[in-house]
Amino acid sequence: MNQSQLFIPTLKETPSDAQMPSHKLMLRAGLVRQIAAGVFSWLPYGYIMLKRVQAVINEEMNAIGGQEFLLPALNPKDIWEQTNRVEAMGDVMFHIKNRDNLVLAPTHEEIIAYHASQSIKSYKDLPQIWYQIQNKFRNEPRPKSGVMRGRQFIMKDSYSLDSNTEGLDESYDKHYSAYKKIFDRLGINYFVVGASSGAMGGNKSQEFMVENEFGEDTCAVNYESGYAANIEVAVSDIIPNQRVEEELEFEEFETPNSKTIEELSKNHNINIENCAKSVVYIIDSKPVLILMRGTDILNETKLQSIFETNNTRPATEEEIENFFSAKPGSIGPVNVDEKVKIYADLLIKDTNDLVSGANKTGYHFKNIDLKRDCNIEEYYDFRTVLEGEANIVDGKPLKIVNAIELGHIFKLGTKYSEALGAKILDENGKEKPIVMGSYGIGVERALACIIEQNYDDNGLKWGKNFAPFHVHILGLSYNKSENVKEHCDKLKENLEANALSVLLDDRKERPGFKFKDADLLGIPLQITVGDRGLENNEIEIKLRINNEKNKISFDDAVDEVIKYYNN
RNA sequence: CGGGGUGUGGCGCAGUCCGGUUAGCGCACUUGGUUUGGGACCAAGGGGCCGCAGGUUCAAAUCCUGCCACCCCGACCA
Repeated sequence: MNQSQLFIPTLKETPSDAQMPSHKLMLRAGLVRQIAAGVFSWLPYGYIMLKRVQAVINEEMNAIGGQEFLLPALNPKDIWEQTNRVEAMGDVMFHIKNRDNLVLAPTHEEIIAYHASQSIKSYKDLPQIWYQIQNKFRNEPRPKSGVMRGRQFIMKDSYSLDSNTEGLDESYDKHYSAYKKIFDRLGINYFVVGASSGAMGGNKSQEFMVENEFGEDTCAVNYESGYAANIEVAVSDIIPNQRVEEELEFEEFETPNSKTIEELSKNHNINIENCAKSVVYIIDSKPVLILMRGTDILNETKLQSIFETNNTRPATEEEIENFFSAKPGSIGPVNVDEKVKIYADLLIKDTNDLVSGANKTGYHFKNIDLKRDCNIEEYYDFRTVLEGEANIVDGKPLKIVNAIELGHIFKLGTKYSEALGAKILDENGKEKPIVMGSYGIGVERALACIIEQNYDDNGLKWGKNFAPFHVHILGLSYNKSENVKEHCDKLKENLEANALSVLLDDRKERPGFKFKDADLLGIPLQITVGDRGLENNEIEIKLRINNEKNKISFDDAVDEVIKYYNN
């Protein structure tokens, strides 16, 4: 390919809207252009790379028996109503104004289940893995970071259909290993975390994560031990408070200047781990007191999965004063109105030496015995793990990192097949719903992650297993020097004869301009052909990965390139 | 949806507070010339309903009102 014929509008300056390195570089290197918030056009150079990613995904999906579909983005709303997801999706789903019975599909469980319901009738038809690479539409409240979070984006979504949960386990494992192969081949550093299934339904799910400061998820990881979990479900190895032998009556003491746990601990010389804090939440409109170690932070996602609802919020100061007749800072688990249910964190289970608010402004109790003095409904893990805490595998410290969710695999179960009547007859002639799994990869996200992990100040750095072209030939004075032109054309021809793809910079540009553009485009090997070198029959070969330059004989060029790519 | 910010040629910006030459600068673009191994120089050019609508005024990029778009933080995120 001659560069003069390829539309790659590179930018010298970074558009001011971009924050994330991959976003800046995608714009600068002419991969994408933004059309609206969360909506992008893929330009030729970017689309080449996007198709590379898709090809890897296709190969690995086909390798586990996946069959590629192309499902419509326009969906009958009726199908979505059968699973109650028009309501569940709410504002996330795009609706069509002048054709009210259609919606834009944000995902395709329904359509898959619909096709299965029509055509899959027997356990003998299963298992099936159906997938597609196609546009998804989600009315994101706030698109951001370029293609990382868009309103229209390309997703590889696959769905497994099995006759029982054992089959689902197998299909799930196949996807797990296929995903690992895909991300390995793409050269992405990632980790896998157990995740919360959220409103998707189903029981098991894992996310493929990429550590990145701009990531929207938070994870607790220790790479050496292999422990990694979304902060929403992460746990750590912490010694719980123990019951003390001596059983003391709880007693009230005055704490006028201790509104926070730190003040309480300091002013009254109390071990901070014995100071319990009372967090009041309104869960499904009912007040709940969560008692936990004073320094711990309540994890709202854990709270929501424990109570199986998304309808949670912190109580207002006014509500707290209503329920406890005391100001926040002085409330506690003793003598609580019976309308308020009390739950406590596992770390303080059954302890008897806690200090907590007395439900009387400016007073606390000490020697609280949770078994004796309080009416604890149940103990759960409510806390958010913190940086440096011991991981549960080998006790080494956890790191808290931001991460990008690249892929997500779910064991769905029968929610969608039941709703849409996708049923089979099993070996005994008994009717059963198909057991489904659902698996996604953000294709553009994957490309952005590759860029996030492979760039420098001058531009992109594609890995050699994953490059838009194998070689970038920079023909200096290509348009002026017949000698340069001949050598460039010959080299290109020889490389292409060896199945190596070539981008030849044949443009009427000055050398410096071509060098800068080449670094920006990031093709792994740059070969500079100029009159100066050709005097000695030499060309210069540069590895973009480390920017090392070497002069070699023109005649060795093809062999050098082959050697590089075979290595 | 709440908070903050920004809209001026393809890109990056100044000018707006305090209204008043013909709306400016750098990059990019066109033409000519000189150049040519890390984003050249000189000269001459082209390109703007200053986000949109309304208002105030003799006069609006600039002041007022409303709207729209984009970015950031938060909420939300199968």
